[in-house]
Amino acid sequence: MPMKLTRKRREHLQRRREVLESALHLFSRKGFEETTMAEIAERAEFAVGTLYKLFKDKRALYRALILDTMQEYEETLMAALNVPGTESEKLNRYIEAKTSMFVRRIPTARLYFGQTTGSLFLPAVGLDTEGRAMHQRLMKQVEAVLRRGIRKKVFVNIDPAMLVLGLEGVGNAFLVELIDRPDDFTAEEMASLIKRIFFDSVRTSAVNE
Amino acid sequence: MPMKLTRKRREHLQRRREVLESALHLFSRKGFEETTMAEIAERAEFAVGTLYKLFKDKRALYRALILDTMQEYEETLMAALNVPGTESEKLNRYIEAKTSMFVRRIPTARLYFGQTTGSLFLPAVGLDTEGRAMHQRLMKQVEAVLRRGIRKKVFVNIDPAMLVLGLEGVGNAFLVELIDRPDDFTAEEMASLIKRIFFDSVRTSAVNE
DNA sequence: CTAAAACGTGAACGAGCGTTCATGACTTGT
DNA sequence: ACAAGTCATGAACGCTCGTTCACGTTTTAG
Repeated sequence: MPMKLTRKRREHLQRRREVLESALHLFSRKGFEETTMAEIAERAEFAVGTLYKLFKDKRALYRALILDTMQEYEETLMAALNVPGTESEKLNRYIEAKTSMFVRRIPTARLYFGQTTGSLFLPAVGLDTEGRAMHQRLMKQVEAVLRRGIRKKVFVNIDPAMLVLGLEGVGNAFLVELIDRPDDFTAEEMASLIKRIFFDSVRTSAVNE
Repeated sequence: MPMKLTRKRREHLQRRREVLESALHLFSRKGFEETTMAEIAERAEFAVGTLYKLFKDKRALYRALILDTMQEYEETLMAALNVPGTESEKLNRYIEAKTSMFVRRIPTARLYFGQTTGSLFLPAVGLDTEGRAMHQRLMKQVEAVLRRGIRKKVFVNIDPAMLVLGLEGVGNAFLVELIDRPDDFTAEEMASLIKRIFFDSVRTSAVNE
C-alpha cells in the first residue's frame, strides 16, 4: 500500500520536473510575459489543463521555477563561503563557484540574473518574499566574510555592505557578458578577471602622469 | 505663412512631449508589457486615438522615449569624457556625471538602466539597433580613455574592454542601489565610493594574514 | 469483471488590451 | 460667414492568452 502512494507521487514529481524544464527554457529566453502557457504545454508534451493540475496558475509555475533555481544557487555559494580558509580564499572560492555555475547552466543563469539584478524595478514579476530573503541571506554571508577581512586589515576599510555591492556589480557584469558571448571566454579566465579587477587596483601604485 | 506652419509644429511637438512624459512615468515603474495605452492616454489627458496620431504604435512610442533618454545620456557623458585633462580626471568626471544624472532624474535612470543592463536577455522589448549603437559608441569612448591610461602606465595592463565592463558593473550596481534607497546616499558619496572601489585596491597592500 | 474514483485532455470562455475609424468639433482660407 | 479641410475623440473590433470544466480514458478496489 505505501508503494502505490509512492509510485503516484514519483510520477507526479516527474511530470512536474518535465514541465519546469520546458518552462525554464522558454522563460529564460523570452521572459515571463512573452511566454504562454500553451507554449510550455506543447514543449512539455502535455495538455494545458495538465499544467493547471500541477501548478495553481502561471505565476505559481514561475515562482516554483525561481525558487528551485535560487535554492540550488544559494546552497552552492553558501557552501563555497563556508569552506575553511582565509577571507581571501573564501571570496575566491565564491567567485569561482558562481562563475562556473553560470557557465555550466546558462538558462538557469539568465533566470537568476534577471531576478536578482535585472528587473529590480518590475515588482510585477520580481522575486517573491521568499526568494528575496534567500538572496539576502547569501549577501549577508559575503558581507560577514568581508567584515572579518577588514578587521584583519586584509581588505580596505570601506563599509562591507558597499563592498558587497561592488563585488556583485563587477561579477555580474562579467557574467552577463559571458552569457552573451559564451564562446569568447572560459570560466577560469572570467573568474580570474573578476578577482583582479575587484581585489587588485586598477590604478598603478606609481601614479606619475 | 511660415509662422502658421511653425505654430502647428510647435503644438504637435508639445503634445508629443506631454505624451512622452506620461509614458516615462508609467513605463519606468511598471515596464513595457504592464503599461497600457489607455493608462498613458489618461495620464496625458488625451484620447487613445490621439496617441496613434503621434506615434505609429505602442512600440514606436516606447522607442522614441528610449531614444530621447539615451541621447541625452550619451551626450552628457560624452561631453564629460571630452573635457581636457588626464585620463584619471576624465574617468572621474564620467563617474560624477553619470551619478548626478541618475540622482536627479530617477525615472529616466530606471529606463536607461533597464535597457542597458537589465533586460539584455529579452530581445522583445530591448534596445533597437540605433539605441544599442549609441550605447556602444559611449563604451568605446570610455575604453579609449582607459587604453591611453594604460599606455601611460597609469592604469594596470588589463584589456581595456574588460576594464570598461568592470567600471560599468561597479557603477551600475551602486546606482541601482541608489534608485532603491534614494534617501540613504548623496550623489557625491556614491560617486566617491565607485571611484574608490574601482580605482583603489580592495586588498590592502600589506597582505599579512 | 465491474463500478467508482482519479486523472489527463483541449475546446470553449471571458477578460484585457492594442488598434481602428466613423463622427463631430474646430480651424483655415476665401 | 461659409465651405473645406484638419484633427481629436472614444466606442467598437478583433485578437491573444490565462483559466476552466465537461468529457473520455485509465487505474484502483472489491
